[in-house]
Amino acid sequence: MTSTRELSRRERQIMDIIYRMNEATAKEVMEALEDAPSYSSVRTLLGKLVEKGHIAHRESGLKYVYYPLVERQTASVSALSNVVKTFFSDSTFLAVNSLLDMSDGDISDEELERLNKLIQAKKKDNKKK
Amino acid sequence: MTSTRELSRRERQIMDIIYRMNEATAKEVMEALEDAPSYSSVRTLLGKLVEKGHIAHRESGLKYVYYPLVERQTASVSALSNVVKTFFSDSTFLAVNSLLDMSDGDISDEELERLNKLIQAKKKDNKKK
DNA sequence: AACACAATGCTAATAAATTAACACATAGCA
DNA sequence: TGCTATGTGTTAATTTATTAGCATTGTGTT
Repeated sequence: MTSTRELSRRERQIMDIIYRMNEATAKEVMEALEDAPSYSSVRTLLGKLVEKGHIAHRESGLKYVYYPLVERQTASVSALSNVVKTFFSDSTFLAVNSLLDMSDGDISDEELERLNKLIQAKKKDNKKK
Repeated sequence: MTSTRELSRRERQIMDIIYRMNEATAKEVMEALEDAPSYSSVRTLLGKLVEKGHIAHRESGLKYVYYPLVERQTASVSALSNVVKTFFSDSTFLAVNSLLDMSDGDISDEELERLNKLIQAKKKDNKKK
């Protein structure tokens, strides 16, 4: 569980945007926001997120680029765990099952093969314990 | 994407609780909330969620039991899609991969077998198209 | 009947979130 | 140089969210 739960609506929207883009300038964030408020407001929100320690910025030429302080990887694990807990009774299996069901041909044969191998490895792991 | 994005912090917390429990009374919601506010406040929030069309209640003896109006299934697909978009560049494969990585022995052999079959089926589907 | 419990309706104070304006500073470009 | 784009800091008005009190009603229990 990340502190994501503590974010307000706008703050969450902004964090999502930054995670999707890996990093973004104030202007990019504003453009990506639905019902975007003024540039000034976006900066205020970014400032709050910096204060709260969710993001930081670095200079990139003239601009400031904001990026998340919690690794994408870490954040994704938290997000997934939360969904698994909330909607799948904490069962990873059910969640994977659902994801596979949802995927309509957007997993290639090669990827399927890799998943297969990963599953075989999991089986071996199970046997060891 | 559900209207989940439109919920406030408390409203989200409550929706999560109701989804986890499938349904819940005001009292149960209050007990499940972190830093729970007063019973009165919880009822106000539940009332707002009813107004907004996220939940409804039915009588169960003396009590009112609140349940989500958007099916757990539908909501879970939305939640998963969102995580996949935000953290996995919209790649179902990467998300499944991550879930499998995260699962540390909490998928049984039988479940792994079922996943395997599902993946085989996906391969066939790919070939048809 | 008297009480406790669950819920209703209405009201309202307080806190947090959201939006945005203003005054300035600095760097690159026409 | 003057304009534009970026950024900084500060301040503040407004809207939402959050919390909660109070009076009442109906029901089951002691």
